Formats: sequence, C-alpha cells, structure tokens
Amino acid sequence: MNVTIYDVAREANVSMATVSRVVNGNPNVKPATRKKVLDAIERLGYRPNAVARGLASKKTTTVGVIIPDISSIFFAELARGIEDIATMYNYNIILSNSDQNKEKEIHLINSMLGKQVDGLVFMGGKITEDHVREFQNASVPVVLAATVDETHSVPSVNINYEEASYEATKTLFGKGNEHVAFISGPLETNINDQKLSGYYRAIEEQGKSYGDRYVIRGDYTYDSGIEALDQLINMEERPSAVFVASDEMALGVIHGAQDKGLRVPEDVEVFGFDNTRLATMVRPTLSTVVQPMYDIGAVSMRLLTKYMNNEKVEEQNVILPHRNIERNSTKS
Amino acid sequence: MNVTIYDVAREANVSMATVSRVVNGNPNVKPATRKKVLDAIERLGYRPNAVARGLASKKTTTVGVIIPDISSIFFAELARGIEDIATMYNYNIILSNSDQNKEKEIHLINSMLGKQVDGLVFMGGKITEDHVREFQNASVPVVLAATVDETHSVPSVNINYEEASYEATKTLFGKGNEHVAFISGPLETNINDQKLSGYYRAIEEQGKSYGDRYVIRGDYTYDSGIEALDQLINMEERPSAVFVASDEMALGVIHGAQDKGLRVPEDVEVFGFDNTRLATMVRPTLSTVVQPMYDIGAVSMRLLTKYMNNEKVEEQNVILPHRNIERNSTKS
DNA sequence: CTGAAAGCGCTAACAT
DNA sequence: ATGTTAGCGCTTTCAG
Repeated sequence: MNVTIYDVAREANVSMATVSRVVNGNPNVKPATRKKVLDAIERLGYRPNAVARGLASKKTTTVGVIIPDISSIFFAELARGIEDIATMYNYNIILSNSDQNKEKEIHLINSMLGKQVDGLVFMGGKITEDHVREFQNASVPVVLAATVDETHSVPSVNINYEEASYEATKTLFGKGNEHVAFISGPLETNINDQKLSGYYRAIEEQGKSYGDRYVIRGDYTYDSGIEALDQLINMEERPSAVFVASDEMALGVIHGAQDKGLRVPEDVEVFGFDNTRLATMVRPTLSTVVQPMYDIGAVSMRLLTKYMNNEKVEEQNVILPHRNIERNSTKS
Repeated sequence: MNVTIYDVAREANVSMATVSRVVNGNPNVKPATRKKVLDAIERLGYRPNAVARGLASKKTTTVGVIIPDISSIFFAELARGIEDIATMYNYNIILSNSDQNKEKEIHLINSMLGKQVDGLVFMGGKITEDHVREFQNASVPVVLAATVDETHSVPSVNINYEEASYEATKTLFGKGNEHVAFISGPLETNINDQKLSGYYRAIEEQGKSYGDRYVIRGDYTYDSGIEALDQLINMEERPSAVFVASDEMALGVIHGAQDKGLRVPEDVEVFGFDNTRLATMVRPTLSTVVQPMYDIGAVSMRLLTKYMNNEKVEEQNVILPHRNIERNSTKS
C-alpha cells in the first residue's frame, strides 16, 4: 500500500487537514509545524495522489489534446507549443490522435470529458454542428488550435489563411508568371477553403478567369505533391509557378519537377505553406508562407488557461500574424 | 452539477451497484433491468466519472509517456505507435517532453506516478542509476522505448544499434571506399555509444587503425550535418563515404556536400540511420538503416500492457529486426 | 493556526 | 440477479 496523507498526519502528529495545507502551500501553517510535516513527508516518501485530489477538488490539472496525427511534422510542432505552455502552468496533457475522423473526434471529446480534464485543445479539419454542440455541452472550456470554425462560436487561434494565400499567389503573379497553379489540401476542410478563396481572389484581381483549371487536389503529403506535378506537367499552357498548400507537398512538387528535368525556379517556381523545418531541408530552399505553428499551440494553451482560471479574455478568436519568406524556389 | 451514478440509479429504480454493473459490462444483470438502466443513462446524459472510478478501483487506464521531444520527426513516429496501441487497449496517454534533461525526467516520472498512471513508457538518452532506482521504486511497470539501459534491468524495446552500425559501415567499405567517416549523435547517450562501437568494429575488421580520426560529433540536427561536412571537406585524405547517425543529419551532409560542389554519391557516398520519411524526401534519395520506429513504439506499449495485466512475458528486453535499404546516395 | 468531519463518484466485497 | 455498505485519498467547510 502506498503512503497516504493519513500516514503523514500520524507520523507528524497533526491532522490530515494540516498536512493537506502544507502540501498545497496554504500559508496558514506555523513554520514549526510545517517543518514537522515536511520532515514526515520526506521520511515516508509521501507523494500526493492526484486522483484522490481530483475527486475531492474537481480539478485534475490535466487538459485533453485532440490532434489529427502527432507524427505529422506540422502538428507535432503545434503539440510542442501546447505542451510547453501546459507545463509552464502546471498542467499535464492527455494526447490522442483523431486522424480527422469525425466519429473518433466525438468519441475522444467524450472520453476526455469523462477523464475530467479541466479543458480541451482541439485540432481538426472540419468543425461541424455536431462538434460545436459537443463543445458547448462540455462544461469545460475548449479552444481550437489551427482549425477554423466558421461560426466563430468556439475560441480559437489561427492565422488568416485566406489573406496569406492571397498574398503568396499575388507574389507569384508579381514575378511575371502568366499562370499560377494551386495544389490544395483535402477539399473538405475549412482551412483549405480559406486558402482556396485567397488563391481565387488573387487570380480574379489579375483579371484571369480560368477558375479551377489550375487547381489540383492533394492531401498535404510528399507523394501527393509529386503526383500533382505529374498532372501539371501535362497541361497545355503549363503554369510556370505553383503555390502549394503545405511545405511537405511542396517538396514533392520540387522533386517531381526536378525528376522530370525541370529546373526550379527557372522553369517552375514553387511557393509552399507553413515554413516547417522542411523548407530549408531541400534544394533549392523553399519560399513559403510562415505559419507560426509553435506559437499557435502556445497561444492556444495560454488562452485555455485563461478560461480555466476565469480570467478575462479580450478576444476569443485570436489571429496570429503570418508573413512570406522568399528563398530560392522562386525567382528573385 | 453533473449527473452521477446515483442519479441514474434513482431514475432507473435500481441500486448504484446495478448501474455500475451495466456500465462495466458485468453480465450478471437481467436484460430487462439492463435496458432500464441504459435508458436512464441516455435520458440523463450520464457519463461515468473516470476520476472517481480511478480512486475506487486504483486503475486509471492511462499511461505516462516521457519523450525527449515530440516535435522530432523520429520521436513523433514512435509516439504514434505507442498511442495507437494504447488506444487499442483502451488506455489514454499522458505525454510530456523531457528534452533529455535528467532533472526533468526524474521530475516527470514522479509527477506521472502521482497521477496514478498504470504504467510508463520512457524514451531518453542516458539511463543512469538514478533512473533505474526510480523505475524500480515505481509500483507500476515501466518500459523503455528506443532507449537502452546497459544493465538490462528495465524492460525495453530496441534494435541492435551496434550491429546495424557495423553493417552500414561495412557496406560502405564494401563499395571500395578507402576511408569511411562517422557523424555521431551527442556523445553521452547509450545508443550513440552502440553506434560508435559498431563503426569501430567495422573499421578494425578492415585492418584500419585510424581510430576516431574520422569521427565527427553532431547532434542529430540538419544543421549539424552541414557543419560536419564542412569539417570533413577540409581533411587531408578526405573520406569518400560517410555514415551518419540520423537521417535528418544525413540530409544536412548531402546538401552540405552539394552546396560545396561535391556530387553525391560520386564524390561522397552517404548512409543515414532511421529511415524516417525524410529519406525519400531528398535528392539523391538516402540509403539508410531501417529502424522501425512505429513498431518500436507499438511493441513497447504492447509489452507494457502485458505487464499491467500480469500476463507472462517471454523476453523483457525485446530486440526488433533492422535492415539496410540502399537508395541513391550510395553507389550501386 | 489547527482539527473534525463530511463528502467527491465510484467499485467491490458481502448480503440477500 | 440485485441491493447495502464500506471505503479509495484527498479537499473543504466549519468549529474552535
């Protein structure tokens, strides 16, 4: 049997209440008794039982984190930001992968609420009404990290994907490209919708009207980037520039092009999205939209702590700044 | 206030015990009453409180996972393996980053034990006596994933790093290279020691006696690969092949070489370690040692479940198979 | 500043 | 097959 608060109390000749006070740093304890208790704790090797504490206090100091796939370089970076801030505020994290699967997501939300987490950070592709309903019934605060809810009814931290996309596309037109293609992510996610409309806006601004002729659907993976390039290369009036919805996919595009004998950026310019570490791990190095993944995670968690502590929050839907960084996959 | 088992009991006109039985799938319940209870649960929106359950049953169905850095592509893959199997066995995971910092590691172990995890998966660089002591005092099982404890006193899942290293180096010599360099990871970790001695064994077998002349210390990062190549290139009798302790660092070596005008593999062959997804995301594609990260994670977790269920385990120190895969960064 | 005592919501004997 | 009843280890009034 493990040593309990009761054992410590006896060993120190005080009541459990007093032990509880010193363990919790309550100032209302005479220094002498505090020391007695501390000694007893030391001697017995007492370690507070967080489960019992959680039951009594209704706080577990753990938050749930639902993530599409922790092995994705993008989400892993987000998770690190979340975890660092959680640690800073003395929370632990329960982490589960959803694979963007709606049933799994709903199930995980409920499972975590069952574990009595004090809050929830949610990352996903598509926020449906069902999601919103779950969040609103949740009894603990929820914040969305790098995932947009069109109704704006759930607190969130994001960048402006539409604007970022618009700017990137515009940059590419600014370099004299006649046609700019867009390799999208999975079509049914909110963020991808935003990216797409940013791309369309830039195109319309150019007075072009080819609609989705140069839009190719990918799934954010390296291989899908290669495949997308295969499609692109066979087009008549092949675009001389391509804006890609993720860095990893952009690497696929670059290598796909190079494998076909095209030079980057001379024959085709490519512009990525995210600025993951991959962007500098390729030749030519990748021009890309800087999305501060770590910060999004960190800010999400910080926002969540505010809700958990009932602090006042200025803005429930935070938009972090983004920027473009030009490297060698685009012409200078 | 949330609805409790007691509320359900009243609503269904049964005792809490019965409700508990149906919630836990105990077969000793008449179908009719089971239905009554299930209906009441549905009507009230009852969700069992895992914390109370944990206190009463002394099982939390959560396991702790201590990982150096979740944003590392290597560890993230391991984590995914762990999480998938955990989910399969109905466990949740509490995940924390240690940055390989010993104090943090010890602190995390204790913090997780305080949370009453049912088991622990530990990943780290160096297992000291202090670590082993903590593990042995732990009262719950612990398994090491992709981290070696030289005393073999803690259950673990690994590959044979010494042998893998030896084979890779030998392969490089087999291609007619006069000198083969080794870019190591941080010197003070057990796994790196094993890799190093595999390299030395291959060298000695060749009758070479240049000791550590061609060993350069890296830290597994891309940039350190680039730096290592800078050092290499200035050596007299520059090696024509280099074995690199991680894929990411190997990409740095390849690009460092290319940036200096060297051709890979013609001027310098490079061989990586891990077979992360990066290995195919570079040109030329990277020859490397295949370390099954996902499987190591999955098997670790599976092993842990065996200990948690008091199942018999055949071998407490599991060695998974590895192999070499030759791509285009080495000559054929 | 300290102690007594009542739960927190559930499981697990033990009865019946 | 179902109900009764002790706890699990801690926090939290409420007294003193």
